[in-house]
Amino acid sequence: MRRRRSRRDKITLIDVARLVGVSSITVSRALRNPDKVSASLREKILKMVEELGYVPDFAARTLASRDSDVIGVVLPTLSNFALMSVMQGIEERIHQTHYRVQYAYTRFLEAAAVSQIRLFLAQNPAGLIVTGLSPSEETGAILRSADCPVLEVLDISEETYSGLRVGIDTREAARVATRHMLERGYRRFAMVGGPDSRSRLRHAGYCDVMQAAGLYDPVLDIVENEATSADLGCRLLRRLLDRVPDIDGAFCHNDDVALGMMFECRRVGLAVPQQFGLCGFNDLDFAAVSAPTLTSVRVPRYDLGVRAADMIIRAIDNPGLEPLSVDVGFTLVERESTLGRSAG
Amino acid sequence: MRRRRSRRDKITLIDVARLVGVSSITVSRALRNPDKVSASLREKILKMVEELGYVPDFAARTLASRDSDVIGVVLPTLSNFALMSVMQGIEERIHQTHYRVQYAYTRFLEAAAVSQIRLFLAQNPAGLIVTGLSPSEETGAILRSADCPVLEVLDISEETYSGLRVGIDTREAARVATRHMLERGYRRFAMVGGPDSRSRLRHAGYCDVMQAAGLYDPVLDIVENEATSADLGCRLLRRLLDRVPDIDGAFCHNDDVALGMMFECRRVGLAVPQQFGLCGFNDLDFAAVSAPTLTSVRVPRYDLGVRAADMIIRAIDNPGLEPLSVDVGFTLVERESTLGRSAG
DNA sequence: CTGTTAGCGCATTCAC
DNA sequence: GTGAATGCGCTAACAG
Repeated sequence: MRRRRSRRDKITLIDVARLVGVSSITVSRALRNPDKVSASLREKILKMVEELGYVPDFAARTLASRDSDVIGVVLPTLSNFALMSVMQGIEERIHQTHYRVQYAYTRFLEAAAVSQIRLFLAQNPAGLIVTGLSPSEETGAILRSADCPVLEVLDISEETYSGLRVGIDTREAARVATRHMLERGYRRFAMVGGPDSRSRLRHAGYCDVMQAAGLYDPVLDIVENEATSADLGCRLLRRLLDRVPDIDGAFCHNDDVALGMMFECRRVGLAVPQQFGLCGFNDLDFAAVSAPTLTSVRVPRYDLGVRAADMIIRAIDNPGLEPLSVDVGFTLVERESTLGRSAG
Repeated sequence: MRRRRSRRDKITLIDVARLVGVSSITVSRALRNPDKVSASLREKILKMVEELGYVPDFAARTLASRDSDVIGVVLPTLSNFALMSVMQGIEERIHQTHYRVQYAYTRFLEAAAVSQIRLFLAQNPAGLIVTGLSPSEETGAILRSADCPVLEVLDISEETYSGLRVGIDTREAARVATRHMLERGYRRFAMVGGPDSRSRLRHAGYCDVMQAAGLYDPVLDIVENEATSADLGCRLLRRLLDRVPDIDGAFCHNDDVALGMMFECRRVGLAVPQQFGLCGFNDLDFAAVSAPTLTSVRVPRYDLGVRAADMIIRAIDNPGLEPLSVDVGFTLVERESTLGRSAG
């Protein structure tokens, strides 16, 4: 049941060429390599292009050049606030170039990731940006075998495929946050994470510090299989209070979970930060203005996206580039929610 | 500075064809129109495709068939939670088909919207989904002239180009929310909106009701030019209290703004809902669990996305389809934040 | 600096 | 039900 295009008089290179009185390849060059065409011709051509409203056919271009000008971005999901800012940064930077961004979603499924990456690679992308991949034999091998530069974004504390990477040391960020809570006097605080690879790293960082302090207790180490949400934070707090009566705080893998906990604390009459310390992750916009304000780990997500785009473009232009791992750093933003048990 | 592909032995239809002992067109058919190939051949071909890991070349396919299997989605921005859910719904539905989704962002710029739409149309998309467009001569004309079905998503209270539409009556939603606040006894509540077209409609709905009640006051009718955020809500509340000392509530065009106001109310010692009524929009996940819980207008965003995808696919398959406008409806979810001046 | 020739990988059209 | 010829619109490689 395929529709028939009315094939309205599509304007092609040849139309432009004919009207200017040159060959089509010259028009092509005027558009793609302007410096290879004399100024006068170039001017005439561009004017005609403008006049006719000529728009290049990407498919034809890709087919002919074996080069698609597409930078593929593989994401685990659409509904992730942290990733959205990164994507915005990527878009912003790539928007200034002749490259185009194209997305694929894996829904956190390893198998989907593999097939999406394969699909991208089969279309000869100019470059590939991947996020949220767990290190695995299969993805690693595919990525290493890619014909185009591949950049991994977000975490740099684990090796996935040993190429270009930009992000933060997630595990260390978790260590810093955990240490902070210890310093503020909390002893029995939970760590709430998810099933994804970055959460795994946050758990690892939490364990590192808690075990060293002799305070690790598996009952506090929570892996949730659902997407982060304030609602989840609510439910979790109730569950935790039930199972661990002497709990005195939580380190959440996303601020929205912490937000939910904060609200639930209020409802059950638990004072934050005096009775319950709360630390989030991502420094979402409400963290700075909540009451109390929320301690969180800030990652320069937008800049990270711009940086990522920068790196992939550079790699595309310089095929011989060395593997490179860029750490954009994080900041623990200390706010009221972890002021400590003796807070005013 | 273009890289040279190592042109690794890309597997083509011809490779598959040769190995099976048929012509390439038969392989093509086995893949695209399975019923036009005998069962036995089809089976052999598909097995070989699998074995070789053949992946079709979209560019070649598009060029040859003048049909790209791409459904273009034009969005104002990446960082909009409401749109995100809609996109998820779209992805979910289209994922089950042979179509692919491709995005373009306009950054709320009319000019960008026009050029993005032009760009899409020049690539022969199978269909186009647009959101957040203001009704304008130019976009309307382009959309009407498109060779493919075009679907407008989100609001159906205004005409933009008179084709397929699915969404809610935003203006009516604003009316319902405004009436609700009046019924609960609030008289001097602000309406906070943005510069986009849906916000404009919310303002209009608010005006409709407030003017009819003889309570409209322009000082309460606020158009903000920055993206919604909790932080904005905070600042706005302070500004409002300053300028309108007798203010008794706010209807915000997004829940995050209401959230910020809620926090700021707490800080300045204003009781919600007794002294200040608060109504949001979009029913984001925290609205149901905040303290107090937040009254909001719920729009079935995910389903809306699925529905949108459904509609565009149907329109693609049935070229002669009539213009159609589907109202998915909204719900005012009444919660604690508008319980009224005499609450609890 | 410009043109000619050829072909990217696939699907349409018409044969058989 | 299957195949042969042809061309989609553009650009690479070479020529001039």
